Amino acid sequence: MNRKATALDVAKRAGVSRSAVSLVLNGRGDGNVAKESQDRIRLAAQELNYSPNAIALSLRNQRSRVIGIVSDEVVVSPFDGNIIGGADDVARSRGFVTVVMDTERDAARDASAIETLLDRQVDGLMYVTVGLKPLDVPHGMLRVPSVLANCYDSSPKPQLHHVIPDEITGGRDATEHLLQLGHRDIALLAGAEGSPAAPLRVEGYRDAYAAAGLSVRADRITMAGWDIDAGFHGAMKLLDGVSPAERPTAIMCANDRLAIGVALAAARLGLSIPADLSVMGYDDEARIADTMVPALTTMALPLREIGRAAMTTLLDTIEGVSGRDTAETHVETMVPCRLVIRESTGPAPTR
Amino acid sequence: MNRKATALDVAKRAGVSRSAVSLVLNGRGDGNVAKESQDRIRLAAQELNYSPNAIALSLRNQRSRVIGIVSDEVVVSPFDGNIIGGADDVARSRGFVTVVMDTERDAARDASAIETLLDRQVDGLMYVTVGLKPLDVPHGMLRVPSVLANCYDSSPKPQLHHVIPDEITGGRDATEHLLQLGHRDIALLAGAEGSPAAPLRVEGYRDAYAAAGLSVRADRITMAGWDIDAGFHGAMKLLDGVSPAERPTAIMCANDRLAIGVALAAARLGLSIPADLSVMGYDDEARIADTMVPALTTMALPLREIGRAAMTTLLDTIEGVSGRDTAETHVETMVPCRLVIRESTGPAPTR
DNA sequence: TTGAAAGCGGTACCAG
DNA sequence: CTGGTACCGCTTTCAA
Repeated sequence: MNRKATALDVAKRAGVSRSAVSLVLNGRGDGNVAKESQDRIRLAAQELNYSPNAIALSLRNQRSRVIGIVSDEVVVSPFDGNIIGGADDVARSRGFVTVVMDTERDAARDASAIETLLDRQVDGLMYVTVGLKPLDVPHGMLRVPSVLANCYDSSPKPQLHHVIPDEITGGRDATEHLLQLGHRDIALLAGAEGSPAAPLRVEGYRDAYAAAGLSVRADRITMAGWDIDAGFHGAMKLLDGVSPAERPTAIMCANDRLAIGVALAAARLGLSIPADLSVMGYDDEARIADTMVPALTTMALPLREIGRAAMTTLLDTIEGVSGRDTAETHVETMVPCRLVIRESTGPAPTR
Repeated sequence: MNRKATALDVAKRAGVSRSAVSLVLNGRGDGNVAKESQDRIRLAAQELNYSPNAIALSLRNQRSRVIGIVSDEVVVSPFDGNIIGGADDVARSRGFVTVVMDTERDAARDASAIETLLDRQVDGLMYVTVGLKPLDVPHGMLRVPSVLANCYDSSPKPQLHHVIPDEITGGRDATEHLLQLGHRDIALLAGAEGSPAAPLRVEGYRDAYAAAGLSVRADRITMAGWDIDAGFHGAMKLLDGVSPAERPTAIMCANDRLAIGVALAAARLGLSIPADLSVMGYDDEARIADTMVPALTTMALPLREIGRAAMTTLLDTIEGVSGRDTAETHVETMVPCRLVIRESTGPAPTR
């Protein structure tokens, strides 16, 4: 556990001054330091396994090349971690590192996490949420370049750029997939009342119906919740004891977990998927949708893309790429969802 | 985005020197600084919203009160995030902050993540994995106090303390729960071959059988994998077309997702849970086990406890609490799993 | 081409 | 009780 080598150590060993070391190791040696001194310095640095002290660097330069990511609960929850994965990808490729702090849905911790990060000279901040939601933007985020991923500034005069999935189109495309398969009676298990994503997906569903010149039956839309049991009970209500002619031929779910519940209900009722009933999920949760039996057709949330896009705009503003007008006028980026067709959807049964 | 107030700003405003500010704000004012100067200083600090620059502090003190958490994939995967949640709980309660870096299962990124953290003067390091596994400990971890959570040093001469769940006891307790319900023919869907957790859970299962004076049927144990489809197909093999007398009366799964597959298969075969078949999960995944239909009896992984225990021993060694002999001699902490009884298990059917 | 010195924001020591 | 000063490790300017 002995101390790391400093620039001074390198200088001594190479028989030069600290400044020379700094110049050479930062590529500004040529024209300033003798060729052979340069070699000795580089050699010494290597032998001592020297790397500059990041803390001292930050103090000196007033910037750290680290981006702080704070999230409401993406670390502890099973969802949406890939937003951070995508963000980290682009950060690393541009020579930044990310550190994440999770506040476990405790808004009181937001401010302190951001303060901590700011105190450590992060060059930028990104806030990531589990699930699309409005955010009461912590004040500190306005002190450095910042961006919102999967959430948006809920204040009357939004200040921060945000990137979110295009839920309306997602809902529409999902519905259209079913429509194209000939389904005309598609029930929608639409998630929970409070969530911002839920009504958008419903809107997409309505749009698709309208575009097809069909009218939607109000009783086909249920705000069921987000979990397996909600899917199960919702499906039972739709299917149990109702004649084939009265049944919806497809159930579209607002997430994959609901779809599991639906599958459980269908199996219990002796209905086969997709022959008797098509089922769609939403999210494309890893190791859920792809491993379901039958494998679940679903609308994939573009998690990594959201993270990438958010980090890209953030770094662009930090590094002053192109015009700032881009950043000013374009405060929202919508990333399209992606239809993933697997085995749980098929042609509507003829009757 | 104007600069933050520094100690000098406070000093000027209070009409004293920087040193006085430092003393007062660190509680060493009494006996060194005049009462009324103290008041002026505190007032000025408050008015300027002063807080010391963490970077400068770290540079000066050679320590930062931050703990770096690096993980193979707990941020991006849906699993085990609560280990970090638990760790963070105790860190915060002891005045430390944690920052996490996820390397997305890319071992090459481990070293660089740790180097980054070390360069930023973290006072300690914790490595967390998704799922119990041996770890090729990155060299840098030996340069500061470090601990392993959910993984263990795979080298011949382990150096780091690790905390892991007690999988053998978990497997045994799960099996005993079923035995106590009168089951005598319990099939085990045992996870994947390669995982270290799988054989331990099997060992627990065997232990329980042995303790009950029963012998296990080799063909009742299948290394199925970890996902829904594996559970489904495993269950079909066990149940489809076999007479009630030949069927296992319970299926114990190595995780909750397998149990979903089993439930799907059972429903398809018209078997009711738990009347005809008891099903157990393992892990107690949030919003999976508790929302299954029927709600899943399972063996809960003590995620938060693991995180807490790991962080506690780490901070104890950093702060030099009690004897270091504890740290030296006791390189493993095992945390018990917790049986969670819900509705998917019941008395063995009489036949 | 080189090295000395200032300064980033603190803390702690030491004369006064 | 107080203010001046050295130092943490680095970069950058400036004079030699």
